[in-house]
Amino acid sequence: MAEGPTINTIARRAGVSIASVSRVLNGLPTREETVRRVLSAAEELGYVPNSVARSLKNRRTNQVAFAMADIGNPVYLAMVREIQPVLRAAGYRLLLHSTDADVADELDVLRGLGERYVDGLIMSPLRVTDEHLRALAAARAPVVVIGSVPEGTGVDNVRADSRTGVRLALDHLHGLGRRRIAFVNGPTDTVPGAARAAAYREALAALGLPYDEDLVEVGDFYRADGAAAVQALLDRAADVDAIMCANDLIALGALDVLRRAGRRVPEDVAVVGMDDTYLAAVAWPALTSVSLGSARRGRAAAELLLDRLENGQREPRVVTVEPRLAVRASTVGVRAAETVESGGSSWAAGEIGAAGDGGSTGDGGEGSR
Amino acid sequence: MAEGPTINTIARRAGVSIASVSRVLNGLPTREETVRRVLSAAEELGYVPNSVARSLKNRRTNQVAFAMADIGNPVYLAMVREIQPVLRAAGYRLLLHSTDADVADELDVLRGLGERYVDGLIMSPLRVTDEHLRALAAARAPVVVIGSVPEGTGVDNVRADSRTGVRLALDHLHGLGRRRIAFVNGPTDTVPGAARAAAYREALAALGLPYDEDLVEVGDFYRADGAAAVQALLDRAADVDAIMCANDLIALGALDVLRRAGRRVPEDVAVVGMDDTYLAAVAWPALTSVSLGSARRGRAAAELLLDRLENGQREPRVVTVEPRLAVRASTVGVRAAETVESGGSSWAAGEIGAAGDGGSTGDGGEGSR
DNA sequence: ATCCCATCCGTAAACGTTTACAGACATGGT
DNA sequence: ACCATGTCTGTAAACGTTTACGGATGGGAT
Repeated sequence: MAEGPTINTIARRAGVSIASVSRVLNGLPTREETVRRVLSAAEELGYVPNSVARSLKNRRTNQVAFAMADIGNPVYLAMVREIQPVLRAAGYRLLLHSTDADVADELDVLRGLGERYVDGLIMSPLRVTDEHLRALAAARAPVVVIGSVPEGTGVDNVRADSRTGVRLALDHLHGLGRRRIAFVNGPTDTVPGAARAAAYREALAALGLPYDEDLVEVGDFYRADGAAAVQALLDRAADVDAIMCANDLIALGALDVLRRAGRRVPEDVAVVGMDDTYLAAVAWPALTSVSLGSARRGRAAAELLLDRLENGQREPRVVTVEPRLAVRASTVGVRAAETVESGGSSWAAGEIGAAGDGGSTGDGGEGSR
Repeated sequence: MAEGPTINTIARRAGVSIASVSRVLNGLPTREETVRRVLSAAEELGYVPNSVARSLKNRRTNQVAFAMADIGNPVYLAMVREIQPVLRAAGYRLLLHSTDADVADELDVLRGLGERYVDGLIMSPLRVTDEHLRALAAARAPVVVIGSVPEGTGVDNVRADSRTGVRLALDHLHGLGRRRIAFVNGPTDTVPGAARAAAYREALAALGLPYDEDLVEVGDFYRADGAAAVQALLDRAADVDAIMCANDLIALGALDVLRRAGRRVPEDVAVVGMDDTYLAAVAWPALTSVSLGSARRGRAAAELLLDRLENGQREPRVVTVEPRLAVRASTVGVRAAETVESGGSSWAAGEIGAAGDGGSTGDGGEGSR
């Protein structure tokens, strides 16, 4: 393993001191002649600066980490896809931590900041415990949290707004004449689960619809749980005419069961998903889904972090991303969905933004499993 | 920003030298009393070792990078999901590079190894140019390539075996009585595109079926391309009774068009995808798909790299991962698929392995877009 | 008492950079 | 001729670790 050339090798070869080499390589003013000697020596030797040594001296690594539960989850995936190019453009490399939503792991990551292997961290925990808050307060590097965190935690925070999101969906269903709108949620002890449960009650009330326990099911955030929940729902409340699902995976499970039960979607039962992952466009019929802006949240987080790295003293900021409704066949039917399909973003067919209230009352910064 | 404590701070506080501190923290034999003093000082100060300084001294960073075209592609995603835990268990952090299949970017990553910010690299390029080979030869750290690379390139190499994979699919279709089997491919100047084109011809020959140009379409690896290609196919060869797609996205496009054209899947036309991404299970009808083992390739790559990091002198190895066929509704129908669904892996319904030849004649180590 | 050896620990150098400081030299003004 | 000024470059310290080396200490054998 031929040891690579260092600044010393170059200095000797060019007959100058290492200080001069460093100056030339960093573009500091230097005599023309010296510049030429150094550059050609560097060229000949194929010199590449050692980033570790540089980091040690400069006290910055040009690395940033993103910690989330599971990169396989399309929500986090959408975030990574936005975060990466933003950081890259600013000269940062991206490190990935998959924590499996394990609290101990997440805390480890936070403590690990003391090792100074990254300049900052973006993190999106599923649950936020007191320990999280303490670790955040003690963090040795700037942290941006995606997902709501109490005011005064002292970190930059990017939030979703499930309240408005759920309302968009229920307004849409109500507008289509649906009145028996069920809700299939994930665990209510998670940040998104809790926010979405509350949002459902509120939206019903706003529409003047009664809250009917028979129409509510709670499982986990996966497809199989969605299927089981909807099966139970059909057994108990056969007259359901719409199902609001707390994420797209649950909605996929719903589609499976409805198909098997011979219910047509959307004629008999309309289905709405949440997170507007690309699974929504793959499903059949394509899923109408509430976008909580995973991509936009990712981008916002990256930008907040970069800004904070420039200016460490700035007051912590809270950014809330507005939800949108991507309308597809699972609520309006294949025909109608097609007429609208030309516009819109990469995944969405027709998009409907938040009403008009600015949506900044948001509560849920989420990323459901 | 209170500067964190260093080994020096601890040494002063404990009244010992920095050498002793280091020894204690690294578990080298030391007098009981000293150990206690150092540990309690470290504890009180909340000391965390600086990984950058450590890396500089030790000449290793405990970081590994994975470079691929686009983390949004389910194939690479599957790889990351396997790579991450393997590396993590061995104490390495994972860095991500999304190169957009840009050759210059990929070469930059390879050259960047000289900066020594990682100990090794796993890379999965879509196209392998001469420049790639040169850069690989000159790489300043161990590299594992996922995707075929010529013998003698001197790097560890993980390959898929599309030849066997395509044969599995065509055997399956032939066994179902299909004789007019079309092929929709991606660009043939990519590693996977080229391999799959050749594999299709071979498999046809082995089955005694004629090669009919009318049954072959080439587009890009995306859903829209698949849709366009299949539309053209239907216009030209109305009697097609099966479509082999070069990846799952293309297959999704095929399903769209077939549905619109009123062709039943699989009764009228059977469809097979490739890569067996989780999209296959989401589609309707669920897609039969050739798994080229993205996950297993990811794992193999990570293991090869770890092994190489232990033993830098070892001869380069080639690992070929066996393809499998995940049989689902798009070829055998919903009923039949269900009876088989209980077994199998996380995504696959029924799986069929390679015939019996060991499959190590493989050529294509791929990751289609 | 003397010597030897083992045990423990401190000094200092090294990893590869950046940068404050000061020395060397040339230029121009008086 | 001298001094002030400016430009360029070299010396050395620093970033926070690890580790080779040797010095100090104490115990046991003679």
